[in-house]
Amino acid sequence: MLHLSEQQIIRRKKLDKLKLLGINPYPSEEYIITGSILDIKKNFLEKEIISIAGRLMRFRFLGKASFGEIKDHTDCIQIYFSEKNLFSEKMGIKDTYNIFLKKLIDIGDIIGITGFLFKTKMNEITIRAHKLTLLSKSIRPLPQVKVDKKNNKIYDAFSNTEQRYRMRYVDLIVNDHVKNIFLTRTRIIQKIRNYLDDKGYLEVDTPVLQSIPGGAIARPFETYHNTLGIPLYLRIANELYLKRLIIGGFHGVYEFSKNFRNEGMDRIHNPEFTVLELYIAYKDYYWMMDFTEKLMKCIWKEFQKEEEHNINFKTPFPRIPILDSIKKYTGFDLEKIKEEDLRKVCHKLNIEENRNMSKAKLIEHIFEVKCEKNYNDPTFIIDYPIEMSPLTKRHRHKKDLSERFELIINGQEIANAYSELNDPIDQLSRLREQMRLSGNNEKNESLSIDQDFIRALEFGMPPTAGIGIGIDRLVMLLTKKSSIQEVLFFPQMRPEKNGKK
RNA sequence: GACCUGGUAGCUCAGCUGGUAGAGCAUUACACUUUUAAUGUAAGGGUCCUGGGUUCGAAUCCCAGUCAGGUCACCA
Repeated sequence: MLHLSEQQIIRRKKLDKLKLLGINPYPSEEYIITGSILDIKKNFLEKEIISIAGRLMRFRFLGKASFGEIKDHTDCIQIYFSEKNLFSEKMGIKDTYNIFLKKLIDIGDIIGITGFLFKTKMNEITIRAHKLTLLSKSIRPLPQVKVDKKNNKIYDAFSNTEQRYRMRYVDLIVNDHVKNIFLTRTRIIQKIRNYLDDKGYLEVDTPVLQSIPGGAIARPFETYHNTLGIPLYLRIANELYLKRLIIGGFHGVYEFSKNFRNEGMDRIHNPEFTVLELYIAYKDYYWMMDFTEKLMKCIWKEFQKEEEHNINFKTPFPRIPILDSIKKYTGFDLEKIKEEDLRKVCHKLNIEENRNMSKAKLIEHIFEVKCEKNYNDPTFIIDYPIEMSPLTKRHRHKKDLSERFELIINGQEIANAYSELNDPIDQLSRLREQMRLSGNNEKNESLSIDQDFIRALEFGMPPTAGIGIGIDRLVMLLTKKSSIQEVLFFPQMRPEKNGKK
């Protein structure tokens, strides 16, 4: 049943031999280090005695001496072992080198090294090891990635996407560039958080389990609460809860919200994804555009120093009404168009349409297919048709439009924002209209319309501007990755079949 | 959901029109005291994704399934 490869069997045997020699392959004691490898390399001091711990990544034997490379969370350093100088707790000089190190330690093992620093003939900072401690035995062989340091060329990279995603831990051990993506991801989020905190906005937590999944239109994941005896849904958005907090008197709230949508998966959709939602009282969508510009510029400066992108972050970002954009790229003026004529336009543009798609939906579809890809530099697309924005205020001057913008960068939607609708009566009728469009009958109203949210609005919500920024997409943009899976530690995968590997 | 491409040793990959399964790294053994994609010699290692079919004979051809990637569709 348990099929082991030759290499796995050999490593398990080594485990037994270690135990026979009185060496615990998984010791409990704290292992004291004197610093991280990166610090040690930065502050190199000839002959300084240091102690480090990490994973053995490579090994080169040369008879009575040999070289290994150890990697910790910061960097990799070369270790020089020689027969004459190496000892371990359970073994003397010679045996430590010839038996412990040579026969029982493998690439992938986590070890501790004590020794002093020097530079080799090749001028590489190296630890001359005196003491070797096994901290954790690895019984599965690590993929051997070879790096030619002269030109930084990688050979035999661990590159199978499926294996990389399924065994992300291996991916992280072996592929430094992968680790860097996630370090960048965290730094981007920290940067945004600091930026918002500095402005005095409050980070909050709102429910992930909701009895009415509101704030967006999407198929939710369904679950069930045993004690309450009711269905619950994983949130598809947190918007309605953040607005309740604005009603409650906070002037600015935000949340890095993990949202869940039970829909298709592809290179830009994962069932769970992260959106930064931010709501600020007494502002409108014009203010939010200015704010977004500054925030994005600040992040861009921090994370794109190399200027490798061909994206120009010159402010102010252009602000283009969606209908103007469509006019520019298709030649059709849709401002006062009737639904029938709009369908004809779709045919002329070779765009699929069906009866289930509303007028607003068709307009949006045309934009996505014909226009979106043309905006490489950051651009605000503004003033969307009112029907497709049920939570947005009607435009103060343009009757059938709403005060909404999307930020497009590199042909992709990065953010979606609007002047929040705060008229409770209008809100209820818009949600009903939305419900009708999506084919639900009125009997289901109590199941699909969040009446408590309407009640909250009835108490009065200040005029508010809100924005959602797709964090995964933003990280993709800043790390130049074309799939969302590359910026998520553990992207959703189909389960592996009966114990393959 | 549709179509295209792929799944062979721990990893990266060859394997032609069907004829005993290959390489490099890794592993094991030996040699080697400043190497760095270390080197040299030798050895071991395979459910060729799964299940059917065609055939004297299938990693290879056909069908179905499965997993991944890509393109499209769906998705505020």
